[in-house]
Amino acid sequence: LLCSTETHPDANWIYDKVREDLPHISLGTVYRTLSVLADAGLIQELYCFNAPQTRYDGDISDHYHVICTSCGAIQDVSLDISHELNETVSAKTDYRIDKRRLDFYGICPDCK
Amino acid sequence: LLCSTETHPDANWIYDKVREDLPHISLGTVYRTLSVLADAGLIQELYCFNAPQTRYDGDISDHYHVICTSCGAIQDVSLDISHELNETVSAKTDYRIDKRRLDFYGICPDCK
DNA sequence: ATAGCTGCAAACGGTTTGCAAAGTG
DNA sequence: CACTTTGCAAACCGTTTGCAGCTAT
Repeated sequence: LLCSTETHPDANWIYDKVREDLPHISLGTVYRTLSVLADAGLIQELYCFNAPQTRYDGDISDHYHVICTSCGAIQDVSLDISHELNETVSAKTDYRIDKRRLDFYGICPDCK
Repeated sequence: LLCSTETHPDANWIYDKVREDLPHISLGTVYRTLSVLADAGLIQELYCFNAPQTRYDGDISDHYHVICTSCGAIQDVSLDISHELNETVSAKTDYRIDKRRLDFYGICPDCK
């Protein structure tokens, strides 16, 4: 379901959709399953500034997000940013860098 | 207090520190004050992957963060990343971009 | 006097969890 | 028959809020 949607939905949206096929599934099971998938690296959890809910992304390829601070829409952007940036940061801070995250916040075309 | 610390603390840490001077202040007031400061653009709220609490940063200059996924430490990194990136994203997505956020996740020297 | 702040405690809401029942092989 | 998964509802916990009293002007 997650891989076939581009809206980066939250747990409740997923719960509603899944119930169309599995009417008796519980929200707890949805959270447990999402957590298993995320631990396995098959999906991504996205936390955003402007909303308390976790959003989920079935696309685990290297890409970034543009988030509308008005309606909460999240859209993918692919940008060519050197992986060397991680090494630069690692050299500057002495941290071992495992991943990075780059988000852009603004107003989407519809909300403009 | 926030401007004089580099640890990017959460609300409870701030609450404890402030109570050393103002023993009767409530946690609600701390949250309300942080919210006012953030709305005024004088401090920054930081949400992280690995912990549920909001962290706060008194440094509002353009800089990025390295976050230890083991102990939760947050450290500043300054990197020279072109502001034009925002325009590139804006052109690609048709969003109006107001701000961006870049975080690096990894393991800090102490936890290594 | 009047407007805004504050402490307090209760409410809120997204997420997690304990447990008994159901499923699996 | 042991092991895992599930639904359900309650618990959790960081944060917000309603309200009565306090503060400041």
